[in-house]
Amino acid sequence: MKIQNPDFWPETAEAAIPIQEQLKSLVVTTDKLESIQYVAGVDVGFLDNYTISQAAVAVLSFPDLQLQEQAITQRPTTFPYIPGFLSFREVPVILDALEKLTITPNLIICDGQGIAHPKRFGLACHLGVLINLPTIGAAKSRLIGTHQELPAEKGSWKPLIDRGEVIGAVLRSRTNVKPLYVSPGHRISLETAINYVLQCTPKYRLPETTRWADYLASKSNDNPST
DNA sequence: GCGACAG
DNA sequence: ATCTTGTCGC
Repeated sequence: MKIQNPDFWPETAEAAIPIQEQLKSLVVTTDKLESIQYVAGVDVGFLDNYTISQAAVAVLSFPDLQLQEQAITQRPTTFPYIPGFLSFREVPVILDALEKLTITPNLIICDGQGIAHPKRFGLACHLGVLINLPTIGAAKSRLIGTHQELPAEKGSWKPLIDRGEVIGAVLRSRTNVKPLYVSPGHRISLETAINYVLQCTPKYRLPETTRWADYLASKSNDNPST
């Protein structure tokens, strides 16, 4: 898919702040999606002592969740890990990978937060706004927010609250297993995001999209074929 | 000032 | 994120 990766990426939090403030106003948290035929998962890993960032994208058919296409790219790591600024570290290489796709997904599930972020501009929002596609933030752990106790059964969820605002949901994707932190990234509502995450999680804790991306990002090095 | 802190 | 084998529990 055609993507225009910004020609300037900040390398410090100080330089990233104005960009965050400018782009967060473009985030849409209402449903603006097409019928979903393809869902993609993205994940970033690191090589050579974190000096190289590697992104993997997996496109699955929906709702049957069968792998349709994959792409992997690498580029030098230029931004440190700073809570609240993860997108500036991972989005550049993710855009490189998305550019290699021949299929344009209708929805992307990200490994990180959406609006469940101190500035309401997590990784999923940043990516969604730059490519103008619906995105969901499905993180494995919490960045900010509080919530009530969550029942152990799959499908149960509680709103994630920060400063009196609902910023996402803590979702039990599998019975008796640690929950997922789901929040809108771009062009999707929280309710719809929860619904799609559950539909992409038929068996394990993580969505099939994320599991495929994780798998590809790690093993593709010595076994490019399988 | 202290503690928390996506990946 | 990443380094890494087996092991306990549903």
